[in-house]
Amino acid sequence: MELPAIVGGLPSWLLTQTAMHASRLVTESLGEVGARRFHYRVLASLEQDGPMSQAALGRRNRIHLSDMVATLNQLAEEGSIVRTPDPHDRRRNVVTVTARGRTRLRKLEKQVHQVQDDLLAPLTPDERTEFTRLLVLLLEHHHTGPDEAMSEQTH
Amino acid sequence: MELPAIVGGLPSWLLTQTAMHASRLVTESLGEVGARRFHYRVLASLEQDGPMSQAALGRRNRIHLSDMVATLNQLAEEGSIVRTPDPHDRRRNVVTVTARGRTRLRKLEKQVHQVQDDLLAPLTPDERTEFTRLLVLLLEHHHTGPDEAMSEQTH
DNA sequence: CTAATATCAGCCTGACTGACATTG
DNA sequence: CCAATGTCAGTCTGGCTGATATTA
Repeated sequence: MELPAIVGGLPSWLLTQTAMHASRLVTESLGEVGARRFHYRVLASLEQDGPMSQAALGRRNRIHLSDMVATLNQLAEEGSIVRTPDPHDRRRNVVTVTARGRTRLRKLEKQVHQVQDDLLAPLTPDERTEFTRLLVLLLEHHHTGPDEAMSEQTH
Repeated sequence: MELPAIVGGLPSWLLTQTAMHASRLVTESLGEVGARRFHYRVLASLEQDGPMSQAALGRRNRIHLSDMVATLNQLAEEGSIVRTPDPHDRRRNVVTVTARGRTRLRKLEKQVHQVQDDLLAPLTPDERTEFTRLLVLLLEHHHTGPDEAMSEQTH
């Protein structure tokens, strides 16, 4: 059975449908090791960019502050991160990955990278690159969000 | 501020983020005229493929039966569709677009097509075509869903 | 005074599940 | 008896809002 042609050719619909599959694949794959999507994002971001405040983490990964709190609670509980008060700005918690968090991240990375392969399975390497490039173009264009609120480093 | 490189290059993440923008654009645009996303999908599908049962509509548009019920209630209330019992199979309702539903659809179409343009704004015509093509490839590959349940026409 | 940070409680949408009655 | 249909009630997730206390 085919999709109705009208909606089937509609980029917005194709996009949301495909994203749903991707989302499910990632969620299931991370679920196998007891993790959520936010966990990977936060740990990866921390390892790459170093310790930072909860607000900065949220801006960088497009995670709401309120969700950030819950996520960090979970990551702290499993010992993957620690919160320490920032001596320069006592409103802030500086979030740092622990050694345990790093080994945890290795595991999540494995799962996530596997999923990228499943997700893009029908595409050739060139098509994968092109697909990713187009997504970046779209995302950069539509990022009207909290990017204007910069300077979380400039205290 | 840029996105973290690790997650920023991750197709699954780019995809879900972009889809969120698309989803929001469509929802807002249809919201301006008091419609929901399902309304457009159902009306468009009915006009293109003709009257059919609620279950068939759901399969074709990937809408759950339970959500279908609510959607059709809304569309019936505004007079865009009618449900009539199927004489050949008394379990079924045959859903038909009304004249009013067609003029309604014209309005929704206008909104939705406008959004496609906003969504794909940063892409050239060729890139848009390619992007759509790749999405179709991905979607066709991952459509393990209710497509196996065919033969809603073969009564 | 205004703004940012962290926390908590709760909302809304969308996809989905389970139960049920009716008909094939 | 089993399968499909339509309906209803309700769950779970994710993105988001609002209120509050603290500090810049």
